Formats: sequence, C-alpha cells, structure tokens
Amino acid sequence: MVGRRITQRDIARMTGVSQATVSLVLNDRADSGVRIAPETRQRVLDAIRATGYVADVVGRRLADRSNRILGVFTYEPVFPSAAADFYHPFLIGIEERAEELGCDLLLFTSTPVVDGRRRLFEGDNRMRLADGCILLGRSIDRIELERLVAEGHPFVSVGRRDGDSVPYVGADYATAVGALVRKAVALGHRRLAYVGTGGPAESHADRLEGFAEACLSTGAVGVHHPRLDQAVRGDFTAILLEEPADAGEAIRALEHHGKPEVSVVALGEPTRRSTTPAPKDLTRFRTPRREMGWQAADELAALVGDPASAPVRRLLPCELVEGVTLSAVHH
Amino acid sequence: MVGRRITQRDIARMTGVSQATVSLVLNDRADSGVRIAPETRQRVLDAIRATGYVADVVGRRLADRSNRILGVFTYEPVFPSAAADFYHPFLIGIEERAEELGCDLLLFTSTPVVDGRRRLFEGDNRMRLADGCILLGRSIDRIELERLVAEGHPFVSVGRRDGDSVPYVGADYATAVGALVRKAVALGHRRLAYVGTGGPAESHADRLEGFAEACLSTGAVGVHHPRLDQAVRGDFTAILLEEPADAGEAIRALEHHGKPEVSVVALGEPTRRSTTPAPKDLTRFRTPRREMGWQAADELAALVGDPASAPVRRLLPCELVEGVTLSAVHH
DNA sequence: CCAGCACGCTAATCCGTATTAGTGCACGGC
DNA sequence: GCCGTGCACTAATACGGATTAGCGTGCTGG
Repeated sequence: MVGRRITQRDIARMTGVSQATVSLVLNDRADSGVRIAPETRQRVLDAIRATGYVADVVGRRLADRSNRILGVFTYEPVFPSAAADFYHPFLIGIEERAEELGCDLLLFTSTPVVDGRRRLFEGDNRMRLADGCILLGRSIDRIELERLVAEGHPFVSVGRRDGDSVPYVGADYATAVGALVRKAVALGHRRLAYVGTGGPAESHADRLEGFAEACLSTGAVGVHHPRLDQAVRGDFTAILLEEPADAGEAIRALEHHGKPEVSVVALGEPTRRSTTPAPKDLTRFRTPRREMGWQAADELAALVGDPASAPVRRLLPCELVEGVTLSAVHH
Repeated sequence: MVGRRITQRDIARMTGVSQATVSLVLNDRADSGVRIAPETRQRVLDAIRATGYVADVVGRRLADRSNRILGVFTYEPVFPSAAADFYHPFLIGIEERAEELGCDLLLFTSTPVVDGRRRLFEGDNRMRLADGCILLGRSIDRIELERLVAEGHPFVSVGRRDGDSVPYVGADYATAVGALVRKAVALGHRRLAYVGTGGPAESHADRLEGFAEACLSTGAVGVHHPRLDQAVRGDFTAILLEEPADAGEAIRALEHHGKPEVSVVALGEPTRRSTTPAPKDLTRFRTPRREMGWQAADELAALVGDPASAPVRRLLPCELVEGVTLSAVHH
C-alpha cells in the first residue's frame, strides 16, 4: 500500500474507533474532559507504531496547532557560497538550538525571488507552515515586517529592525563602533572617515550612529563617505569600513596614494568575498553571529510556546579584535 | 493587538459573492467550465488588491494534498563547519532544485543523536512530515534503509547504497579510481598502494573495488593499506588516498622517509580539515556533489509525484583534476 | 426499581481553499 | 406560452486534524 499518506481515519478504521478517538489518543490531553480506556488507547498506539503514522503538518496547522517546526527565511539562498560564509554562523546557532529544543527547521527555499530578492507576501506565504519564523537578511522590507506583526505571525528577526514591536536579537553595532572610535581617538586620531552606505539597513545605520555619537562626544572630526575612493583622497588618519571585505582594497589604495600610515579598521563581518586579499591582523570587531542565531531560535520557541509573551528586543555585545591596522598617530 | 488573516470568505462578503467565486477569480482557470462576468471579476480583484489578500498556503496545501516539503536527513548536523565544507555542495544542489520546484526544505534537526549519529527510527519518526526525503551521509544503517523501503517512505539517497530497490543518485567512484590507476600505469607505475578503510561505506567500497579491478586488468600490483604509515614504508611508486585531507600528511611523510618522488593521488573530496596543508595541485578527481544534490531533489519530486515510478539508481561521472602530484616513473 | 451519574466514546463542527454538480435567470425561437 | 439553452454564479463537499457537545451504557444510591 504505497502512495497515499496514512491519516487518522486509516488508524481509526484499523482499530475500530472514530477519528476523534485517534486524535484524542495522540494528543493525550489531560485537561480536556475526555477519557479513553487504557486498552483502547493501547490499540490505537500500536496501530500508530505499526504504520509509522505522523500527523500531517498541514492538517495540524489548519486547526491552529504547532508542529515543532521553526521556519527560517533568508532574503538570499542560504547555501551558495557567496552568501554562505556570512550566513553560516547564524545557521549553526539556529541549528544547535533547534536540535536542543527538539525542533526541525523549515527552509523557505520556495519563496519567489522578485527584483533580486525574496518576498514574503508574493505568491504563497508559506510562513504559516512553520510554527514560527526566524528572519535573516541585511535589510527586510518595512511593509512586510509590519504586516507580519499585524497578522500576528510569530517571528524573531536576527538583527535589529526598525518598527514597533518587531522582536529581534541583534548586535550592538553602535557601542562597538563607538568603542573603536574612542580607541582611535586615544591613539591620537582626530580626523576619521566612515566608509559605507550608513543605511538604510539597520545594521548600517546603527554603525553610522555609533560613529557619529562617538565623534561628537570625543570632539573628533568624523565624516561619512559612501565611497572608498573619496575617503582615500581625503585628509584622514583613520578609515572605518562598514564592509570588511573592502579592507585589502583600502590598504592598497592608501599605499598607492602614498599614505601607508593611515589606519584602516573594519566594522563587523565581511558579507562578500574580497577582491583584494585582506590583511591578516585587521583591527575590527566580531559580530556574535552564532549566539545571535542561537538566541533567536530560543526566543522564537518561547514565543511559540506563549504567544502573549513580550517580544524580545535584545542587542548582543560585539567582541573587539585588536589587530595591527589601527596605530598611533605620530606628530 | 493581532489581527486575523483575511480569507476568501472576507473578500466574498465584501464583494457580495460566494467564497467559491473568489477562489475561481483567483485561480482564473480557463479549462474549468466555470465563467465569471468581467465586472464581478474586477470587483473581486479590486477587493483583493485593497486588502492585500494572499491565499493561505495551509488551506491550499490541504486542498491539493501536497505539502511541497522535501525532507533532508543527514547523519550529522549540517551546518557546523567541520562537516559543512563536505556537505555544502550537496545542499547547494538540493536547494537550487527545490527552489525551482517550488518546494521548501525540512531539515530534520530534531532527530535524536544516539551513539554519535542520528537515527531515523528513534523516538517519533518525523519523516512523514515531509512529502519525501533526501538522505545524506557517509554510511546509513542498513536496517534503517530496509525499513524505509518496507514502509514505503518516498526517499532518494545521495550516494549509492547497498540493498534492493534503494533509490539513489551516486558518484561513479569505481570508474574514476580505475581511470586514475590506468593513468598511473600508463606513466610507468607498477606498485600502487590504496590507503583508507575500503569500507564499509559504499563510497569507500566502490573506490577499493575500482582500484582492485583496474590493478587486475592492467597487471599492476595493488595493495590495500588501511593506514598511511604502512603505505609510506612500503615499496610503492604511487599512493592513492581515500581521504584527500591526508595528502599533505602523506607528502610530508614521504619526504621524511627520503622518497619525495613517490606520487600521491586523492580519490574525491576531503571530508574533514587537513592537519598538514594539502598541496595546491593535487592530482585527484571531483565528486559532482552539486549535481548529485540537484538530481536527488529532482528524482525525489518525481517520486512524490508518481509513487509508482521506478526508483532511480544512477551513478554520475567524476571529473579528473590533472594536478602535478602524479608523475612518470623514472627507471 | 429508577433517577442520577460517571465513563468511554462519537458525531458534528471548524480551520481555508479548490472543485464540481447544479441552480436560477434571462433570452430566443416557435 | 412554453421549452431549450447558455450564462453567471453558488451550494456542497473534500482535504486532515482538533475540539466540544452529547449519547448510550452500566453502575450506584435512595
């Protein structure tokens, strides 16, 4: 008997009870007033064992029950290697916690890609197949996020997001960048360049904000340059890079312009491959990606367990990597 | 507060039609004999636009009895980096095909780990959550495989497996190893060592079998040494490594023993990190991992679509990487 | 001896969508 | 005036599982 999936009706017919009884035995709810004779229960359980029956995900979700499935949504394919190096650590953390929680992971690979990015609400929104969802990605559409909140879908974002009551576990970029600026100032730097978009992704905006705040409070001159070549030509003693993959390029360009003494600092983890090899001992900080993934999975499970619980909004500290590319300014 | 999702019933009430009409407008099926007046259709479409309604996957999937979920089962955690480098390419292929097929991937992270490996039939078998399953892993328990077949679970294995009617997409290791042996013999090699377990994993057994067959038919002397140090001490002109990660170690050991002229060849892809850095231009062959994953997903989808279809049993050719570590024997 | 109750179970309903049989209506032809 | 026909749509049902009201049976207390 190959082909059709086994249903509760099948089990019911096999054991001579009703479908409702099978459901009751399966869920074994003490609080509901219904009771099943131990003997009947055993007969049903035996049949379930013998057939390898598992409740259908879709049927259960339709009846609004959970399946111990955590969804993972990324705005790019997860596995291809360009993105993999960046996403990998998050996934390690997510997988680790999922295993501990006894949950399976559903990767939404089917979501259609429109204009180069996946969209949640294009075509089927498959998110509802999972009990809840972890969102990964540099920037996530504001409208889509709001809609997720509005529809009451349980989710946790990896990375801070703007918007009220959006639950997230993020990295404290502002503090980390601030610390790097203060360190630079302590080493005699007074004119600093920030290279990168500075937005609209929250992770970029947070970095720029930390930069601006620290410059303000230390009295250093901080300038935001979207493009590296502008910063290289400017009169700075240190360049802070939003994208660490640009570090090799930056150092090469500075040498080319006869300014090998200018410091280069990176703000986080590379999100793409470097064109020019990066220096080994780049001064930078580490985003706690594995921990972010772990905690996001953890919080999602909590949220699924108790939908009324307060949404998590937590920033994890980044760890400074000393390196050798931030040096003292000589006068 | 959380709002309820919008359903077809809502749209129907808003526009004064029936739920069925909404469904019909949405799916716009020309072949079904049903027709809707352009004006009504427009009214419904406007309401859908205005509300941002998107069909609920759960309802849809329930109606057509397919979850569009492909399960992925590995005998180790997928993401941790030790295993990641090896599994990654398979997953890229699987993900790619899943996306094309409009399927999501369910990673069975919940499966309990017993004695260091995951077991399919331990605890409640969640396999049935997916429409079908892809199995990944060096060696898969024979008993568990037989049970999968017996219980009629739709599945496809990545890598050849012993056992009747086990569907797989594997790599043709025997042919690839045979080709390498013949190449070596053509370069004057007569005494070859095969280093590795040679089993019980099918991928290892296939390599050893290819080695034995090719030695036999070329008249070369082929010896199987489970351990590298044995092979290094022996009187061979070439060493074939089951595990490419051992290549650096092998070359170092040969130099240490004053035999730098001995050729070293690797049979496939490394499954772990090297202790000693491997040479850049190692002579070896490539396992078509991405393609194997792609085809496994493809065949699984076909199997799910038509459970009566013949199980796939296919070996894909490996590509030779010329390299520089297999050289001619000088007399 | 019967009311009342506890037990063990089932029938019915709901969730959201897809599909099909069928219904009501208008219009045309004779 | 009546039948036939085609159009536009709806009612009903299925899908798999959870839940609840309620039904029949057997036992107990008065």
